[in-house]
Amino acid sequence: MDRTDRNAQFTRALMGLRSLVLNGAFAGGERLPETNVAERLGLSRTPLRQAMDRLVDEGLLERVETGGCRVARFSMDEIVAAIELRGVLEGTAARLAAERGADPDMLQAMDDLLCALDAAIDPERFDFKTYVRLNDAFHDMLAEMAGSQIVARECARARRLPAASPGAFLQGQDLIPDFRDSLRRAQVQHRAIHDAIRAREGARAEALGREHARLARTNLEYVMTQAPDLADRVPGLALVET
Amino acid sequence: MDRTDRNAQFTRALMGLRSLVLNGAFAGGERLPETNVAERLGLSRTPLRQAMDRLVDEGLLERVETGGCRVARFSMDEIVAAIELRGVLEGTAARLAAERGADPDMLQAMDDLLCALDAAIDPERFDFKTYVRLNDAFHDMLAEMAGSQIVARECARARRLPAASPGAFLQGQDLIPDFRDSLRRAQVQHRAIHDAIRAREGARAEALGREHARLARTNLEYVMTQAPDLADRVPGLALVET
DNA sequence: TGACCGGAGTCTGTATACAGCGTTAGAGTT
DNA sequence: AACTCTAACGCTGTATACAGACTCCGGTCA
Repeated sequence: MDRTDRNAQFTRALMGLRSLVLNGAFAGGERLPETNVAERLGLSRTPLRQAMDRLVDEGLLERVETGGCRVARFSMDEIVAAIELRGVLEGTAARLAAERGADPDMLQAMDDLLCALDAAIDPERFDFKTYVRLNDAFHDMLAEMAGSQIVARECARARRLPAASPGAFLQGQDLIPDFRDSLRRAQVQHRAIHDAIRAREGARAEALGREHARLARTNLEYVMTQAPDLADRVPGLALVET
Repeated sequence: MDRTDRNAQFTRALMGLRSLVLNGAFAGGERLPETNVAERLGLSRTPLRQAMDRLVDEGLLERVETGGCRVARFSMDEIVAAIELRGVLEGTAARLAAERGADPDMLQAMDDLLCALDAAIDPERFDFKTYVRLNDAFHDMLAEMAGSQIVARECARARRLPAASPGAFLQGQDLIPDFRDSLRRAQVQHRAIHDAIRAREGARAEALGREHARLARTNLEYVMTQAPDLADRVPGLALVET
């Protein structure tokens, strides 16, 4: 039996509330009355409170001195910092993998993934969901390649930071044409990271990991300056105070 | 009213359980029956479960597929990775502080702290608790100096990783004579980090932040190879599988 | 003798009850 | 009309009740 199945109510609360918050169902800074939200999600306060604790931990909600939670608000600087942090952590994972020497099977698996990604970004038969799934898988694998559960966990956490996920600017929408080029650049970096790890070039692997996250920052700046109308469609960007 | 005061039971559960686990009250891998532990701590299951969720998040406990939690076990490699991670994050905080330019008041406050630390490590009137408090304060301040709540939060989290805290090899015991020298080296690094931030030398600040965490690794290796009898006195080290 | 089955007991996940604090609306006063 | 005080309501933190799942032990059958 899956954990997801075991505590089904908690999972439902977590997914549901996160989705509500990220999609801007509540205004930034708005208080979240537990009874109210629990009823809205169709479950009791117990699993909801669990989910809220978790979202506080993820930084999406924040505790109020007087009790309860409210939706967090982020400055643009915080979003940039979150992206930077993801880059630092993924860069570290890449460096550690390179330094210690990655498992050959894993390197092969990553190579397979890269080939699949090559196919996925082919403009002819571009499939959006497939790309996001493969891209996530790549980042998962990169985090695991350091050979440390703790490193993997912290990388995963960084990806959950608001608007810091590699797919934040892709998720839940069709491909924005302006981002097509970014996909190709990302793929070049993916391959470079893979090569650096295989060649055990730690410093290069780390630098590439950091730079790779900067793509998200580029996309962020593009959206904010060039296409602010897209901001609503990027999960979490609704919480950014302008 | 303080949050600590408001949810007193939860705080008590968190502190109490963390302390129990870190001090090896349970064997690594041992299952934690909620009813049992709740009774032992003198509170109900509700705040205890909250605390357990949190400790799972911190990595001290792990979920069991069939339900409930057990005490996590760490390989030495994981402890090393946790320390490395703290170094990477604190290094990043230092770099960001240097790059963006730290608040002069904060730099001054850190300088004051450094002077206090100078006094604290004076062998004549060495006060153990004071040193640990000031050292923690320094790391807090460093994390905050990046000017990002997210960065500060992740640094704080890294310090809670098992045996990765700067004071892990000092806490809850008198000064181990062999570590006295390490305190002086730490202080030299503290000052160097401060200088690098003030001079806006980002790369140097980052490198120093990383190297500073390595002190913990040195201490770890010292304890494990030279003085394994001390291992019991270092919180969390009881959970390391040999 | 060993393996399989069943049932009692234990434990978890979830819902709900309860008490205390915060907040707000409304009446009364200036 | 504005301000104050109070009382009622709402909300949170905590405890507890409950139902289903798992565990473990003993018994039975091959």
